[in-house]
Formats: sequence, C-alpha cells, structure tokens
Amino acid sequence: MTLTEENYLKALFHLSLENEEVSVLDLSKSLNIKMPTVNSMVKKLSSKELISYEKYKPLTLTQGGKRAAGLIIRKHRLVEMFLVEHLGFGWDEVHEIAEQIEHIKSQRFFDRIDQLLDFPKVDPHGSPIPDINGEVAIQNYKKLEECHEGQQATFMSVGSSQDSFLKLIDKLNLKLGDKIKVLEIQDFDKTMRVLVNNNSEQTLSQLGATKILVKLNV
Amino acid sequence: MTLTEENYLKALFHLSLENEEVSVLDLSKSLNIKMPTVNSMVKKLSSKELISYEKYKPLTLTQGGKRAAGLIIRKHRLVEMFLVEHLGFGWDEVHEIAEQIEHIKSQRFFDRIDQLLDFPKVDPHGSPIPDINGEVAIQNYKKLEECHEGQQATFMSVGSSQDSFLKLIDKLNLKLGDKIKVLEIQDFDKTMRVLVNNNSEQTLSQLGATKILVKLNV
DNA sequence: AATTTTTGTTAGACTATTCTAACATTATAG
DNA sequence: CTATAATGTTAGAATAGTCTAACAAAAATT
Repeated sequence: MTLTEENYLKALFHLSLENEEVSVLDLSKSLNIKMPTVNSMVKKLSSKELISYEKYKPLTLTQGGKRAAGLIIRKHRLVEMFLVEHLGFGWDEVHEIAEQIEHIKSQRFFDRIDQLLDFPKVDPHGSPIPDINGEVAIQNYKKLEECHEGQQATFMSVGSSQDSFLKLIDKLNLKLGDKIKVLEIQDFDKTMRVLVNNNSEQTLSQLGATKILVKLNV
Repeated sequence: MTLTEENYLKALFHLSLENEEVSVLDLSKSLNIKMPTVNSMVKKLSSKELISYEKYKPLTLTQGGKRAAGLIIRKHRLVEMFLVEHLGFGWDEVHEIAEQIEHIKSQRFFDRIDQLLDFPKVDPHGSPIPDINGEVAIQNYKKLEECHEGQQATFMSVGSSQDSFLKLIDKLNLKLGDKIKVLEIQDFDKTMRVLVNNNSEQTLSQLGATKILVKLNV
C-alpha cells in the first residue's frame, strides 16, 4: 500500500468516527485534495476492497479497510507517544512528525517503540491507540461543556489536536488526568469558570469546553 | 527536494568517495535504476545546480549538492545510531529503517536525536557522521588486509554494511574498538589468523580482512 | 413540481518517476 | 586505425497522483 492510499484510509476512518455518513466532499475537504482526484482514488481503493463504493452513495470502509486504517493510526499514535515520552517533544509538536513516520515500513520498528513505552493504551492527547489488529477501543467521554455547575470530572482526552488549542491547554496549565470542578457557567455565553486540581482557577470559552473530554467523577 | 532526488545525491556522494570518476552507469547500478532514467534525473539535478553535468563526462556534485548529500547522510547515520543505542536494534538491522527515516522533514527531530546521543561523531558502523553543514571528516583507516604479521591494530570501522558481513563480524564476536593482532597470514590465500583483545583467536578470509578498517597501534 | 444549489462524476491534461527501444559517442582491442 | 564493445543519450510510453473544465445527479428551496 502506498503512502497516499494510507492517507486516504486514515482520513476516511477518522471521518467515519465523527459523522454518520461520509461523502466524497468530506474526504476531499479533509485531505485538501480536489473531488475528482478523491473520486478516482476511492474507486481504486474500492477495487482493492478497502472501501465500499457505489456511485452517489456515502463512503464506508470494508473490514479490511478498517483494519488497515486502524493499524496506521496505531503507528501514528505510538510514534506520538514516543516523541513525547522519549524525545521530549511537546504534544503540540508531534502530529506532523508522526504523520511522516507512521508510513515507515518496518514492523519491528513499531514493535520496539511499543515495548519501550510499555504498551501504552492512549497517545499524548488521550486518544486510544488501536491494538495489533487495528481495533480501537471506544471511549465515551463527555465534553466538559455538557457538565453542570458543581460537577467534578477528570480530564481524559482532547477533542482537537489543533496547535492553537493544545497551546491554550498548556497555557492554562491543564494536563491529562487533572481534576476539573465546574464552578460557574455564564448564562450569556456559556463561559466556564473551573477549578483545576483544587488549586488553580481558570476560565474556558464554550468552544474550548467542547474540546475538553472528561470522565465524570463518581 | 524530493525523496528521489535525495537518493540520487546520496548515491553520487558515496560513489564519489569510492571512485575517482563516477559515470552514469555507476549511478545506475548503485540505484538499481536504468540509465536513461538516471540520465534525465541527472539533468534535472544539474538544472538545480546540485550536480555538474556535461554530456559524456563523469558526474560530480556541486558544492550545494555535496552539502545536501552530506546532510542526508548525517540524518541517516544519526538515525542508525539512535536505533542501535536507544531502540536496541542490531547494527545489521538499522540500514533499511534509517533509509526511510532520513527523509523525514523536521529539523527538530534530528536535532533531538543528535542531542540525546550526545552529538556522536560516528555511526554504529564506525562511519563518520557529517556535521551540521554536511561536512564529513575524512577517516584514513587501513584495511586489516594490509597489515603484516605481528602488527596490532584497533578495529575502527567497517568497509561494508552488507548484512551478511555484519552478521559474520557479530559471529566472530568482533566489536568496534577491539584490539586485533595479526598472528599469521596464509601465503596461499591470504587468510588471516588474528587474536582479538588478547583472548580469542579468529580466522578471516582475505575478503573479510578487506572490509575491516583499523588504526595501527603505536 | 420546477428551479437552483450542492455534490458527484467523467474526460482529459500535467508532473514526477520509471521503463524500453533505438541511436550516438567514446573506449578498447585487435 | 578501424571494428567492436561499452557507455551514454534521445524519444516515446507507462503509472501514480494530481488538477481543471464540463457535465450529471441528488438535495434543497421556492
């Protein structure tokens, strides 16, 4: 499988998680590649039985396609974890590098990394690392935005890997695993005042609160 | 610069070190790419002022080409070192992986590796790692083959990264830095009997002795 | 239901890298 | 010093991945 094909599968995989149905246009936007190109690539991947394709119908991955995509995402997330844990990169710097290293052809390379990291289950952003069969554990975390005043939760994962968002989280001194207590929600714009680890008070916009994924405490 | 272009430059760089003059055919053989393809690529790289090209003349790298090639080789060797030192790979396993990772676009990535390795000067095979300007320190080691009976030398580098050769060196329990004393050279076929670190006796074919690069002791 | 907008598809062209076949030049060997 | 061999070049085709322009279908709107 080529690097390009891998990128198409990965994108479709991600889009399928976020949306009920995925269109050629969705894939086109997500890859920043024009629709006709996507159309022909989809046909090619369909002929390889990685994507199920029927004219004018939404796109879906076949079993094989899901597995292949899962394995690429596994490599990506293992590499991200490795870059953070062993090379001292910040979580806002690793995506682009992992995007390239994920395509390396060497099972042993990724196995070593996995082993060195002691078989991690999540990447630096809290996203689950698919297993050796490409299966992803489903995480059903709540958006902090959906929490009510007085509730306490644990910061488990981020809903966006956008650089600016990750930098904001860093600036707020928030880390995965932190306890977050919702102190107050502004009626007007849903801005949240929260208490982090019972010691630092921070303010979050509604948009920000949407991208902070939490597990409610007790 | 594309991955392909980088590979042409790297190959030409290596060939230029080994031979007085490098022909299109040499490059073609070394890359396993047919001559007409090489010919057109050489023209392209010539137009980018990375290779000096005149019809029917030997190929040479320009200053810029040398620098570019040196920087790629730097990345390659840093990665090899990293794979051996931090990921526990054998020196016979790292070439192919480094061949892929060397093309990663991220200065910071290689800088980190360099730093983590404490700025190594040689790779796991004893080959010099070019500096940040792509300059390679010239090593003038002797081939063990050229040594005489009774001479003592230190194993500094290998003259081949062929898998089978590296595996042989491993089997003989030879490591870079080992002291090698030439005990006897067979007149008939130049087979060498040597003493390693004053304790283990080994036999080397002439071909093998050609690929073992040493520094004479005192 | 008819029209417009959005989305999807087809056709054909372009670039990068590769190839084969044919031809040209240089080097080598009588 | 010519004939042959080796090396180098040109021309033209193939594949992968991309694009634009034009057309087609489906969805949304009036």
